[in-house]
Amino acid sequence: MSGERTGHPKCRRRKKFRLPMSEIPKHYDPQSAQQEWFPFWEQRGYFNANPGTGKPPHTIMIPLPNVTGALHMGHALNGTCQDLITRWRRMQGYEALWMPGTDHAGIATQAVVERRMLEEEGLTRHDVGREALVNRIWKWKEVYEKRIVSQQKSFGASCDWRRIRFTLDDVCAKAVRHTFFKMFRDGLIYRGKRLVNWDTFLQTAVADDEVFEEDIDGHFWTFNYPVVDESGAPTGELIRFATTRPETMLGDTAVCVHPTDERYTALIGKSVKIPVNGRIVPIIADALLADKEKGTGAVKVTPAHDPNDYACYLRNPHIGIINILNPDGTLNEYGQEWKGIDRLAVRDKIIEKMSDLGHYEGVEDRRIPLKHSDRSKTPVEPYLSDQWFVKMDDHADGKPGLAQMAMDAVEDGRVRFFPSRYAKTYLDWLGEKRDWCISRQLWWGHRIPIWSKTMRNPKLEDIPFLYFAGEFLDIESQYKGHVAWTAVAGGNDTDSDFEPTYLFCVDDGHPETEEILEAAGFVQDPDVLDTWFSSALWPHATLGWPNIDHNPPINEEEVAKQTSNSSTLNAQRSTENEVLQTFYPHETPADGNHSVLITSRDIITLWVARMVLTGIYNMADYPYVSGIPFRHVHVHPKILDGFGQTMSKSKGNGVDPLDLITKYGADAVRFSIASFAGETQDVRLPISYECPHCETLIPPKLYKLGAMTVVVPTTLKGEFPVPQGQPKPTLACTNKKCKQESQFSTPLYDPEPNQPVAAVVSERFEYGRNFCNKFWNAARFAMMNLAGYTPGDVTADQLQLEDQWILSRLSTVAHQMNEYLSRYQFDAATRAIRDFTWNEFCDWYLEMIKPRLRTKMKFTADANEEHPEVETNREERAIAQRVLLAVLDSLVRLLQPFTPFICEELWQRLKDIAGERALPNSSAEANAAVLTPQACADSVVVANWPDVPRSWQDESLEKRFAQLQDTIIAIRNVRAIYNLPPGTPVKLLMRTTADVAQEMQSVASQFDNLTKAVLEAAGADVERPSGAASFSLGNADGFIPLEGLIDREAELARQQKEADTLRKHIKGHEGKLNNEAFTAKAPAEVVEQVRETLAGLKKQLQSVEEIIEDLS
RNA sequence: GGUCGCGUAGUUCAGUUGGUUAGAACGCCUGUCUUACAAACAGGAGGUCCACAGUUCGAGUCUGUGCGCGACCA
Repeated sequence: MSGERTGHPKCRRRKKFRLPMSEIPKHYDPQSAQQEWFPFWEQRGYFNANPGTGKPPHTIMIPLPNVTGALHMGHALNGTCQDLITRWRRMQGYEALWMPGTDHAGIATQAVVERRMLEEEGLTRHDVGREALVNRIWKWKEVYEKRIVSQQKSFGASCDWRRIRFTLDDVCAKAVRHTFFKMFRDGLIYRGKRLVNWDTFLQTAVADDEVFEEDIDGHFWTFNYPVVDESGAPTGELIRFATTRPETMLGDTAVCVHPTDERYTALIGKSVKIPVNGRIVPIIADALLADKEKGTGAVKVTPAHDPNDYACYLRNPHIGIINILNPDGTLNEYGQEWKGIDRLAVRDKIIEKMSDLGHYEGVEDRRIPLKHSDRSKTPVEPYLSDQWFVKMDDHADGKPGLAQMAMDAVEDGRVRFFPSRYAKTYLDWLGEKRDWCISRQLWWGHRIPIWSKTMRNPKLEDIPFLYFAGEFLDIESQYKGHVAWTAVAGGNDTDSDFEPTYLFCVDDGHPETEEILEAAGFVQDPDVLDTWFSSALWPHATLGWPNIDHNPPINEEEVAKQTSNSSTLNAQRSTENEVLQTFYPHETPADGNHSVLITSRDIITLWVARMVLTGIYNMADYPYVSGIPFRHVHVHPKILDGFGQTMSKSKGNGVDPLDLITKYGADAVRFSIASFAGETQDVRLPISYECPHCETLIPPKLYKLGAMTVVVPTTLKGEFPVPQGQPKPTLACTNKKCKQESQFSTPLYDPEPNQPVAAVVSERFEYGRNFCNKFWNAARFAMMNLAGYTPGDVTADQLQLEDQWILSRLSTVAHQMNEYLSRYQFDAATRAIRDFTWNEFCDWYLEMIKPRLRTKMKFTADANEEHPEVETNREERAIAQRVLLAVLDSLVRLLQPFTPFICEELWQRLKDIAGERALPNSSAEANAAVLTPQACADSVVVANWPDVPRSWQDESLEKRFAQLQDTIIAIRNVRAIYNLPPGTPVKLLMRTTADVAQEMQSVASQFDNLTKAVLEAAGADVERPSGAASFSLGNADGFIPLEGLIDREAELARQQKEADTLRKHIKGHEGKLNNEAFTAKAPAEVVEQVRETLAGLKKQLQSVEEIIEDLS
C-alpha cells in the first residue's frame, strides 16, 4: 500500500479562521461541514479513478436512477451503501471507481412530459411531432439530472463525477447500436407478435411493472351463443357464458369448455354462431382455460384481448386470432357498424344488440380487478402487436444461449450474490429463458436501427437492394461488415402472392448506408428500444465499449472544478481504452481487482440478469477482461413505511432525503441508513409530519380514498377529494402552545403556494444525529486536552491498563469492520463502530484518562523564580495525549466511509493541532514502539485505512478490565438506590481472593475517579461492616458503609429479590446437571461450563444470603 | 398460484455452526446542567422470543403445520 498523500504543493489548504479550542461549538454543525468539505474534495480530485496508477482497481457501477423525478429514500440507502464501500476501498489503497449516471427511462419520462404538456398547453405529442417532443424531454432530463446529481452530492457521494454518463448520450448510444447490430447479425433478434399491456391513452405498450391493479365497480353479464350445425343452422342448443367485457365478443374465435365437463362433452368439436357478427367459431376443450366449477363452465375465447385466452390460442392455434382494436382504443374494421367508436362505448351497444337478438340473459354487479397504466392512470387493454425480441433460449445446436451463459456465471461462482439466497431468484427467472421484448412504441429512446420494406412477388435478380452498392449480399458476407439483413414472410402470403418483408440493420456510424436504404424506399422502424436494453450495457458502455482504441471522453465541466492537473487524463490521446481495461472486471480475482453491484431485490431480474448476459455477450472477445460485469452483487433491503408498505409518491408516505439531510445532516442520515442495512429484514421507517411552526411531530394514519389507500396526518382537517374551489385539507398541530394548522406534503395535490408545509420526516434518524454529536464532543474533549501535545513514540511499558484495554478493543473492532464490510453487513459494521466509540471510548476510556490529562501544578519554594509553577505530570500527560490521539485518529479514519463530513472537519482540526501523530506501528520488530508518529494525509478521504496489529488484542486483559467495570457499575447502582449525590465520596471494602484484591488495589484510583469511591480495604478477611450496602459479583463481594443512611427494609428487599433471581437460575442449572442424558450426551466442555456457572451462582447466592442474614 | 423473506421489550431492530442469567437504540420511570456532550450522564422497570406439533440431553435458533405480514415472479 502506498503512503498517504501528503502536502501536495499545488493544493495547499486555504487557511481558515478557527475559534480557540475551548470555543469549539458544543454541537456538531453538519451544514457548515457539508458546505466546506464537498467542494474541497472535488477541487482536489479525490474521487477521480484513473488507469495506470498501479493500484488495484475497485469498481462500482451505480444502478442508475432515472431522470423522471427526484431521488427518494431507496436511492439514499442504495447510494449510502455504495459510497461506504467506495470510500472504504479507496482508503485501503484501491483505485476506487464509483461510476455515476442516469437512465432515460423511456416510458416514464415521456409520459410525465406528455402529461404536463397536455395539462399546461392542451397539446398531445401528435400536435408537436416527434422531434419537438424529444427536445422537450431533453430539457426535462437536464433539469432532473441536475437535481439528482445535486442530491447525490449533498449526501457526499464520492463518484468520479468526470465520468458521468446518461443512457442516451453518444457514448452509450454507440454501445446500444453496436449491440443491437451484433445480436441481429447473430440471429438473436427477431420480430414477432405479442400480447402486451396497451396504454390506449399514451398509445404504447407498458411493461408489467408499469401496471397497477385496482378494484372497480363493474358488471358481470351473462349471454348465450347458439350452437349451429355444419350448414350453420341452429341446432336449438345454447352455450351460456358470462363476461365483464361484452365488446370483446367481436374478436371471439372459440368457445371453450373443460374436456371432462359432462354438460358439454357432446358439443366439443361443434360450432357456435356469434350473434352480433354472425361468425361461426368452434367449441373447443381446454382444461387450463375452462373451469367446471365456475359459472356455467363455458368461456368465450378472445385470444387477441385476454392473456389467458391468448395462452389458450397458443395451445390451439387453429382457432385463429382477431384483433378488434385500433391503437387508440377505438374499434377497427372488425367492429363493423361501431368501427371508430371507443371500446367502452361499444360495450353498451353490444349488450343492447345481444338483448335485441334474444341472447342476453342477465347481469350482476361485481367488484372487478382492473389493470391500469401507471403512466397515464387509464385502464390498459391486452393488445396484440408487433414487437422486437431478443432470443434467450439455447441455440438449435445445443450451445448455451444468452440466458444459459448468464446462469453459468452464477452457477460456477464467477458472480456471487450477497446474501447468497438471491442467486435463486436470479437463476429461477433466467431459467425460464423467456425471450426479451425490447421494443417500445415511444419516441424517447434509442430508435431501433432497422430499415424495412415489403414487396409483392420480388424476383431475386429484381431486388436491387440485395446488390447493395454493386455487391451481392448474403448472410455470410455482410455489406462491409456494418449491414445485416433478413427477410420475413409477409402477412398476406398466399400461393399466388409472395410478399416478404426485408429487414436491414445498420451498425453505428454509417449514415451513408442509411441514406441509400431510405432512397430505395426503406423505412426505419418507428419504435424505440426498451430502456433496459441500454441500461443492460451500462457496465461496459460507460467505460467506452465498443471503442477499444480510446478512453471514453470525460466531462470537462467537472474537470474544470479541479485544481490539480495531474488528475485529468486526456481521453483522446490514448491509443487503447485503458479505462475499460482497468475497471472492467478482469479474468481472475487474483488480479486484485474487485467489483460489486449494489442494488435492491426488484432489480435482480430486470437488470442484474441482463447486465451479466450482455456483458458476457459483448465482452467475450476482449482477452484482458472477463465477460462478467461484476464479481459481487449485494442486495440490500427495501424501505417500508411504519405500516409496512412500500414507500411511493402515490401513497404519500415517501420521505425526501434532502428534507432529512436538512434536518439531521448528511452524516446522520448516512449513519442511520447504514445501521438499517442488514441481510434479511426490510427497513420500517415510521414517518411523521413535522409542524412547520414548532417542529412537533404529528403521526400518520391510513386514509381510504376509493380503491387507493393514502397516508395522511392523524390530525387531518378536511375531506378528500377536495371539491373545486374549496380550501385544501390541513394538519392541526397537537402542541398546545402551537395549535396552528398548516399544509402538509401529500401526493393528492400541491400545497397552496407560499405557505409553510409540514414535511414528512422520520425520528429514526436521531440515532445518527445523536451519534455524530457524541463523536463530535468526544473529539472536542480530546482537542481541548491536547494543549502542549508533542509527537513521540509510545512504548509498551508506558501504557496504563486503560490504554492497553482501549488498544486491544480498537484492534478487535478495526478487524471486525473489514470483515463486516467485505460481506456487505452494513448494520453490523455500524453497530460495532458505534458501540466502540460510545460505550468504550467515550464512556470508559475518556473518563479514565481525565486525571492524567489534568495539568497538575506545583508551586516552587522560591516565589521569586520566573516560573513559580511547574507541571508535575508532564510525562504521563504526554503519553495519555499520544494514546488518546492515536485512538481518535483511528476512529476518524474508521468512520470516514460512514460519516465523511464530520470526519473531514475533525481531521482538519486535528491536523492543525497535531499534524504528526502517534499511530499504530505494525512493525514486527521486537521492542518496537507501539505507537510511532507519522505525518497525516491532507484529507481523511485519502488517508490510509487503519492497520491495527492483531497482537494488541489481549483477552485476559479485557476480562480483568470487565471485572473493574462490573465493580464500578455495582457501586453506582448502590449510589443510585441510596440517592447519594455523585459528589459525595463513599468508602469501599472488597472481600475477595488475594490476587483479585491486588488487582483492585492497583486500580483504586479509578474507583475514586469514576464513582468517588475510596477503596479502604481489599482481601480475603474483609468483614462486612454493619449498616453497609452490599453487592456480590462472581468472585468478589463489595461493601459500602452507609451508617445512618441505610434503609434496612429496602436493602433487605433488594437483596431478597437478588437472591430469588439467583435461586431461579441455580435451579435451572441444577436441573440440567441432574439430567443424566445431558451429562452423558452433551459435549464435555458444555457440561463443564454449566458446572462453572452453577458454582459461580451458588457462591454469589451464598454471599447474598450472608448479607440478608446480617440485615435481619 | 410459485419463490424468497419477516413475526423477539411500548416502538424499530440485533441475536454467528442449537448450549449466555435473551441484547441494543428510542420511548417510559427515578435522579443529575458532575468542566466533552441535556442531541448528555447515572440508575431502573419492561419479554409465554406468533401458535401448535416434532427432532434433540438441550430450540429464539433446526423441521413440519397453522395464523398474520411483506417483497418478487406469474
